[in-house]
Amino acid sequence: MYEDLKYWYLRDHKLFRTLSYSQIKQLCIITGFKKASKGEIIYFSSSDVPRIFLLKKGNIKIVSIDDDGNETIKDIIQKGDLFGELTLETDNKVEEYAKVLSDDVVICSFLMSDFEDLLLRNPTLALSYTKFVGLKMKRVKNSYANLISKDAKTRLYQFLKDWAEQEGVQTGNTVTIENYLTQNDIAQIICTSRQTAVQLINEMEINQLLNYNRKEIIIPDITKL
Amino acid sequence: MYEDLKYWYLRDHKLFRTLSYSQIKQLCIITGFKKASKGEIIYFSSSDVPRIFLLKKGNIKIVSIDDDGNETIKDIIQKGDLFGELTLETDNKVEEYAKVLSDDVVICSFLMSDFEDLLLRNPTLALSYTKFVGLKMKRVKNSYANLISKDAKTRLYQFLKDWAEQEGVQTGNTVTIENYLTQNDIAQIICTSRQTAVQLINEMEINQLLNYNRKEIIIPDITKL
DNA sequence: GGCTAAGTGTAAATTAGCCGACATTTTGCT
DNA sequence: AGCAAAATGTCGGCTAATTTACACTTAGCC
Repeated sequence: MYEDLKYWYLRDHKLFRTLSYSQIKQLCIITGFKKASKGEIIYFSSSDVPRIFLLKKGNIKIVSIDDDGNETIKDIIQKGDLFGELTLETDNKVEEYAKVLSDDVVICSFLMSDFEDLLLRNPTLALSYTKFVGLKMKRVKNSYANLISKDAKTRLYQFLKDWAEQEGVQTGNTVTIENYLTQNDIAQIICTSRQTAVQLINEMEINQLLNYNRKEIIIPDITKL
Repeated sequence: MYEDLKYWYLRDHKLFRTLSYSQIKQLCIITGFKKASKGEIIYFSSSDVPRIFLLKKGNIKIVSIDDDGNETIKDIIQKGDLFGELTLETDNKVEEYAKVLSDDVVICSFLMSDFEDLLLRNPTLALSYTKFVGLKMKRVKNSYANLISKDAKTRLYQFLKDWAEQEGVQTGNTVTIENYLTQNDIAQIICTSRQTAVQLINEMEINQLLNYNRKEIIIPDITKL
């Protein structure tokens, strides 16, 4: 029964849908079934054996600290996303941690070595996985290209559009997004100062493009963004 | 004899070193053995069948043009690098082309579909390739992180350090780099205006950190960067 | 309920670096 | 050799956005 549960947890991810029950069982040394609640910090780099994680519920942000002590948001992980050492290479240079944004999260994980074994035995999965990593890379490239060539305003608009598309609930042209980010988070994601972000958000509210509060963000007409 | 040549061209790349002769022969529909000289522009996206390319000799830059008509340098490809649709996903949205920087280049290519078949039959290669793509992603992330959090000066220094490490010839603490980039190229790579880049380079020359000309860049003491 | 910390709002001073404009130098071509 | 085009060098004005600084509001906790 417990085994079955683990099976389904993985099966849920589109990457693993092609695998048979027995193939997934191979991976099912899903040792960690972790639950955590808002604000908690989860260390996963350099901690112990290299793992790949799957976020089953909630939202977390991946934060890294550079040499000067500056916090940078590396990634926002949403329900269903894989994270951790996706490149299958451990590097313990970078100090990263995850912070829980939503009320609670469920994370499961498996060992990188187990995953590698599985890839070796399932070329089709290996190919899918390569494409998956490739897609991630493409996304990263794209978002960075935005960061570099556009100004803060455009970046905010783009970010909101992306967020709305990924997680927003649309009724007509109105999109409602559950807001689990602070303005500071948003500022960091679009790489600007908090103050600039606030100014832009308020400006959007004045122009009736947005309805912002701590719980949710309502975009009255997504086509106007 | 001709077949053998192709074989060695691929064999040279560390990714393919584990493969046997017959395995590589599978890939050896290396249709394109392209030669080109300085300034030439090579289109490879959207052109015909999706391919993966291997630069055997010389240097090229990958340039993309965005909606506003702005040129952006996406990547600098050096001898031995793979490029093209490394993610194994064709997207014909982006308009990209390659421009030859060195006096002459030799490029060979193989079909993406052939490569996929090979990956499916060689799990070990598939795993290596996945790690290879992962490493690429890590590099991309790193360089972008630099672009965003540091100022133009730091970015230039970092770029020079990286370049020196990759291609420089070191004698003692002195590093000499063959300079196949224009100042405009450098400016674009570190994401600043040409004018700012020039100012910084000249400033470095005054401080004796650098010796710049169109043919080569000499860094008298790499540890001082 | 009241206190503290985190989050939000606003404004002014300061600055990095973009942009336009132009002069000079070098390269490649016929 | 001579010309055009590309590459390099230099200068201020301009502006977006960071920084500093402070007041207000909300959330969470004892």
